[in-house]
Amino acid sequence: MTSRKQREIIERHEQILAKARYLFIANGYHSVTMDSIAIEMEYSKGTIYQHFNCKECIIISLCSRFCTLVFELFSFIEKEKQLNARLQIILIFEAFILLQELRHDDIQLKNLADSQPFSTKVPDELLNESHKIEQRTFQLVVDIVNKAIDNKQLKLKENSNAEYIAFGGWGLAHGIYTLTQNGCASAIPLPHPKDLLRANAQLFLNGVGWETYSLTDKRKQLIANYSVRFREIIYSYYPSSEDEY
Amino acid sequence: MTSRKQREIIERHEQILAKARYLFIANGYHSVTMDSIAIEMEYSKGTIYQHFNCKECIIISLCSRFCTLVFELFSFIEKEKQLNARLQIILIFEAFILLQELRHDDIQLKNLADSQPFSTKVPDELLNESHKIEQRTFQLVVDIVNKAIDNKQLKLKENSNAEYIAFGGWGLAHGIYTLTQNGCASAIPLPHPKDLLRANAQLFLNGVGWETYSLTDKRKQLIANYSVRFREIIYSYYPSSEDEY
DNA sequence: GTCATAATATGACGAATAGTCAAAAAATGA
DNA sequence: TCATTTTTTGACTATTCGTCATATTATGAC
Repeated sequence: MTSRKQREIIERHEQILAKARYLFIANGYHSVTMDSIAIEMEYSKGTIYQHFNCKECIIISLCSRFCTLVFELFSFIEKEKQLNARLQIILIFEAFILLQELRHDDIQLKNLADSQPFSTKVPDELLNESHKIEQRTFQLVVDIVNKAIDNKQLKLKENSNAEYIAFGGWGLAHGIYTLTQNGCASAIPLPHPKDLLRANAQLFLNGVGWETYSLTDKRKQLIANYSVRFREIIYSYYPSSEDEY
Repeated sequence: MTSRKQREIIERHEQILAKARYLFIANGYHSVTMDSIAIEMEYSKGTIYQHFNCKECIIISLCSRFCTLVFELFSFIEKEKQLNARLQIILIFEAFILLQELRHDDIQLKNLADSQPFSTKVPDELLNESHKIEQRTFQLVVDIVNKAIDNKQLKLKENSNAEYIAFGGWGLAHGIYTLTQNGCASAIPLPHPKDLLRANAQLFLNGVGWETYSLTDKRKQLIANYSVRFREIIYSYYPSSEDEY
């Protein structure tokens, strides 16, 4: 099925992604040229182009990877069926906060990839790849919300449903993160983004009609334990070559 | 004070911005070259560079302008002191929704400008210009929230204050908008972004402890009247040259 | 009106870099 | 061993940003 040749090609594909990611993060998107990636790979530019049709395609592929990491984290949480649904949502926010802390640069790449000049240049099938993963990730959250609705733990308000709530939470997390990255927010004296997000997430969940879930010391400890696990998943995710920085 | 010469220069500065905006919106950022802007202006490239040090600088200047429009809209709302504070916040969300509808392309430019490759290339003083405007805009919202707190209309929950709430609302609006623009969201069956935002905004405001404000028909009419005014402000904002498209 | 000087505009040019492709090198297996 | 296929290479083209010496225009003193 997979010959030595094929395996070599796949492996090189991974290597290009890993080295390119390293370069993008270390030097910024515009400073990285296809030549510099080729030099770093010790292959010629033509060979790089056999793997990726364009520079943007590399970024998009990196984003697919990142989206998969997010999916795996959220999926891990969703599978812990014994947990209170609200706690699961809190854990999702915590995983998101951890990603901001540990994979800040990958989120930046993702945001860059979502900007207009990118989507126009990359083949649709490559774009769809990460969209599909994100869709599945979204569905996971919707499933948790639905579980809470079934449990009567979440009493829907007017003009609301599981998708609305899942999307609102996603938007809240995404928006707060993005804004705190922008220069304008840095000029406003604000607490740490993670405190902003934690506080607003709780208020939001209360607002949508979700039964409150007081954070006792025991529960805080539980969250901390899960965070350790999340951290492991995140660290295990990218190939070791990226430890260079 | 301002000689004919100076006025001519300022006027041309505006013209460049207007024509560049038109080109960026019509053709997308990457398809617009400095040469094409020069041709559109019927001036040479060198003259364009006397006004703007780089291509990115033009975008950033356009964003400053857009931020000023947002400030003026919000400022208009904040000055309507006789209004219920929660209604003011609702109007701010409505103004934001209207901007999404009418000035979608400018928001896209703003998001592009906030991406990493831009901020690194543009002189700090130019960046600070729009940041200062955004800061003032944020402050307007904080002021409205504080008014509600003073009125006892908003009872703060634990781990919350006016800045947290203002930032949460901003993040919610920004995040929901951005996500619905991304391809992934387009693959998820979702209601119109404005319905998503309206619903989540109300839930969020309830969540932060803000006294509910039921939308009677009379109040809905009031909001609609204000929206007409917002529309006028938005339309009046950009020079007539942009009517070309 | 003329002319020296200052201000402004021009577009050819250099530099950087994405992406191509014909030719070279390597691998394959008859 | 060598003809054929596959893979790699890097010189080359095309594009475009940004510069700057030169050309053009405006000014205002005489």
